[in-house]
Amino acid sequence: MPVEAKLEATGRPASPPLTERQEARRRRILHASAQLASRGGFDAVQMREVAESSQVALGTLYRYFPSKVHLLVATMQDQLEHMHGTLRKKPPQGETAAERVAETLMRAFRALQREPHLADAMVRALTFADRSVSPEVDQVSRQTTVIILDAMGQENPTSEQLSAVRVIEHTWHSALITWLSGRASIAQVKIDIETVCRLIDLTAPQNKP
Amino acid sequence: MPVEAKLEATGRPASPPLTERQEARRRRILHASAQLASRGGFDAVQMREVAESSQVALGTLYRYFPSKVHLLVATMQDQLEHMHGTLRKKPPQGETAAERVAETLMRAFRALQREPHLADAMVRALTFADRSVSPEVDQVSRQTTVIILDAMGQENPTSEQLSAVRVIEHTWHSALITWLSGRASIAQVKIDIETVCRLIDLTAPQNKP
DNA sequence: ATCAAGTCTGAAACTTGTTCTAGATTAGCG
DNA sequence: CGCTAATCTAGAACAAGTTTCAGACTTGAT
Repeated sequence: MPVEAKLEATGRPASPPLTERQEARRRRILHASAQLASRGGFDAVQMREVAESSQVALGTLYRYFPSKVHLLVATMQDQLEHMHGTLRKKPPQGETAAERVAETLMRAFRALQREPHLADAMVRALTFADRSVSPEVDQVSRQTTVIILDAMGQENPTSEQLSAVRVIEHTWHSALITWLSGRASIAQVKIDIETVCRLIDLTAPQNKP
Repeated sequence: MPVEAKLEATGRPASPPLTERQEARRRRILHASAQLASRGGFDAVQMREVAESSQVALGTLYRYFPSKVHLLVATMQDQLEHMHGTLRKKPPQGETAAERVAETLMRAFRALQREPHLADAMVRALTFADRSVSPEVDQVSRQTTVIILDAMGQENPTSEQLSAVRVIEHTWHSALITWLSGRASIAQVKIDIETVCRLIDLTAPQNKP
């Protein structure tokens, strides 16, 4: 295994290891970002304000996160790690894999509901991201996949199931957006999530070995 | 029925009817928008350039389309109308509703592939749109729904089927984004579309009466 | 044809993301 | 400690979306 490919536990590439002060700066920036986002969503996260709140020069902010979208996607990675930890503690109770996944996603959904502006900022950044942010967005996607597979309780998913999981992720993001922009109710999101989760049972090789 | 609620054939609200010159301006603007988008995607659609290309003052451009996102979403409405017309001419051949829908979407997908920059601009605008663009985004969504229902050949869909259609739309948008940002191959998009389309048969009350 | 109201133009100004620069600070090393 | 390279800071500068405004032009009604 080539040394360059090593990853930290977080799955982020471990390029140059940060000093303590740098790690602290990075945390301050992410914290400021999340805080501003919680207040007013995507637009409220203004780079100058983030820099000021986190006691860092604008140029430094851009050295850590090369664009506003990078910053917000990193913020999302951060929040996702939190959420994965929280979800892990109380595994879903459903009988079927579909039920468990739907339950997990709705739980995540309710968590986002508590900070709708933050959710707005993160999701808008995620879908607005262009090619230059692909690695980071991909990382978020992988993290989401892990959460879903966890809920399924599936160790070795078939490629069919992986496709179903991707579709569920698509639906999850897109449904989130329609809710955030006020075009769908929570009830509707719930129905759509439950609908798409049926795909899981449909693609299961057998219900339980 | 209140007069104010009247809609044109296009489904757009018929607020104040435009004069001929105004209609011409509007077309010039949309044309310039599509042309610039085809060249370089979202970033290449610069409001000053659109104004110049369409021989209209910047202020006028903003009177017609209150933001860049509004403009691009309107551009998408325009293109969708085209596409619906084109698709109508050659109805899909599949046996099942699921096959027909998948075929239609993949056909639309290949059309977008021919102008990837334009697709990029439109889709990014669509998902980046905030509440202030909801009516227009909703209109795009309705138009997409009509295309899918057309492909299904379903006159009176059940609410279950409508949910399946919404999930398909979610998947369609989101898959498009992952493809546009280089995170998924066309083959993968095809698989995902086919996967999600299975939901249609799953939710069909009976295959054919 | 004329007038009032509404529309269009051109240009400047403002906002916020992003880049650049010169000098101060810090980290790692001999 | 003292050096060097890398990093950080403050602030100016630039780019593109958006707003504003005074004056010219159109439109519709009388």
